[in-house]
Amino acid sequence: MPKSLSHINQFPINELMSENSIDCVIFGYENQQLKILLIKWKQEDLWTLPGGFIFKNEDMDEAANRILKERTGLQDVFLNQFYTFGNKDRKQTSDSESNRKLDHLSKKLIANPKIYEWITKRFITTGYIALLDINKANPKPDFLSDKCEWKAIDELPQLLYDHESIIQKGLTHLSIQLNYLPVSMLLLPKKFTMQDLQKLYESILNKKLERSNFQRKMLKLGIFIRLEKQLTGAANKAPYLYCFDKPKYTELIKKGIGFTY
Amino acid sequence: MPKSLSHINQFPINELMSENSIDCVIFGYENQQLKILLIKWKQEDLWTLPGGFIFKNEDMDEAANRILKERTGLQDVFLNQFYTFGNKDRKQTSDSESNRKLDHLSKKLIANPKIYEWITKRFITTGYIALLDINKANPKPDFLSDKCEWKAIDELPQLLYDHESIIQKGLTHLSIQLNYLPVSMLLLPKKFTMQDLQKLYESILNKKLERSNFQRKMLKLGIFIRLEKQLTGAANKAPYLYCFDKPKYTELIKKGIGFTY
DNA sequence: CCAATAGTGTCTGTGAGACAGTATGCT
DNA sequence: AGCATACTGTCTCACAGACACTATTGG
Repeated sequence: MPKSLSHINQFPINELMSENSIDCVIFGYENQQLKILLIKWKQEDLWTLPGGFIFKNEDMDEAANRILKERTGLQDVFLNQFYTFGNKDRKQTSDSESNRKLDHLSKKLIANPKIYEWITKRFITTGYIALLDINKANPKPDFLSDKCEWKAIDELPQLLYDHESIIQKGLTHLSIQLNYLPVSMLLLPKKFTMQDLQKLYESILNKKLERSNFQRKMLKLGIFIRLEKQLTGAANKAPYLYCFDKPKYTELIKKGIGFTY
Repeated sequence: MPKSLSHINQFPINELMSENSIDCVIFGYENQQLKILLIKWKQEDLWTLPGGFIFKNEDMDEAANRILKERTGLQDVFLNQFYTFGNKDRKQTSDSESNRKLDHLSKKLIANPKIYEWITKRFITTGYIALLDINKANPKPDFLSDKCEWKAIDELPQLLYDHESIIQKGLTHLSIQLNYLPVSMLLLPKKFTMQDLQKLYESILNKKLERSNFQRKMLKLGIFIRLEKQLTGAANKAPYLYCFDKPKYTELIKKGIGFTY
């Protein structure tokens, strides 16, 4: 597998690089909010999903893992393809102002006109979702960006290209697969309350759930271990902390949690 | 949109063609069997899915529609992307004998060595499922094949490349989406019996269903219109024919049939 | 009559959703 | 005590699954 590239001038056009790219919707969970890792272009307020190109002699899944590692420092992260985006105008942002800024900035940052031409053409891109513990990630910008940031799902900035619809599709995929993927185990910290869990579900399903029924149904699954209470200092009963019974959880996920919402 | 190509020597390598392809899992239903349209290479007993290449200035969905039309003569067919296959060895068939045959045959059929090299390299391919009325299709072989045939899902021949896993994934996608896609309306003929419908469901879900409960639950959906009886000549009660109440069916599909199996 | 399949009715268990009631931690 | 939130119990309705029963067709 080729090494990663550290500068734009190293791009081996028409040689090692295929005409396919990958974009990652990297999910994390913090302060009872579902978040996505976004990248900001240098100088301007232009945001995109972390992504990269696929080498010709590289498996697509390999490429996704490489890109994720470059951007978060993490290996062996849960990573799952969900859709491929191939509209011929997918690099046009709906907002024309952003388009202008991006065009101007690209020309400035990418001196070599051949590389500029290559990098700005239509790429067919495949979307992957990643699920990880937000505390373990150590985001690093790439050579065209100066900042990585976790953004709450309902407070996203305007995004370039078709990246907004990629996120939407990724979210839909996540909600559909919720019963078959270990989403909550991967996103929540080791210890969590039922409220944390419920808020996570509500974020993903974009829907309020009834508190008491949620708790009863969840506990009935038999995949949680009740720990000590968490005293919050508030004038009310303290919630229990829970952790996952990992073997049982893994077992259950295989046949599907069978949860209805 | 570019016109379709009628001969291998017309391939405009590195000019109009991207390095992406499309493979279609085209579903039909006949004699109470779920079938897939397959293509046979010239001379040898080598089978593949119908597919083709994506032009650089073409939407991916456009390309899929074009390819489907080239192969079946049909337009405005239900067509739905399900997964993208990008392993670097995906053009290797697990059966080495088939590999040898294919290699030999390719060299014979594709005279130009540059085109041979181009066409045999790794393409990232996106799988689409198509759902159509088997009686309306008029399959046509492409320039490397001499036969198209509908094959029952449980009697498939050995397939080249990774096409078997593409079919598997397509079938899985179909079964998962069964409550949200108008599968039975697209695959069944206008008039059908409950047994036809049940066999279709059983093929897709790969699972036997209980006859009387299936019927009751289906009829309760209120999306069928009961027609005359179908006298079969057998010594038993004749089944009713049904057709879909299309407006109600379409309405129901939007929110999901909510059928459990 | 019988055999075979179509279609309907009934029972049971499970579980979702609504909501009432109890427990607990802090002021 | 009083308040707020956590947790538990109970009721109802819907429906899946099992299976018995009736209807129809032709031998």
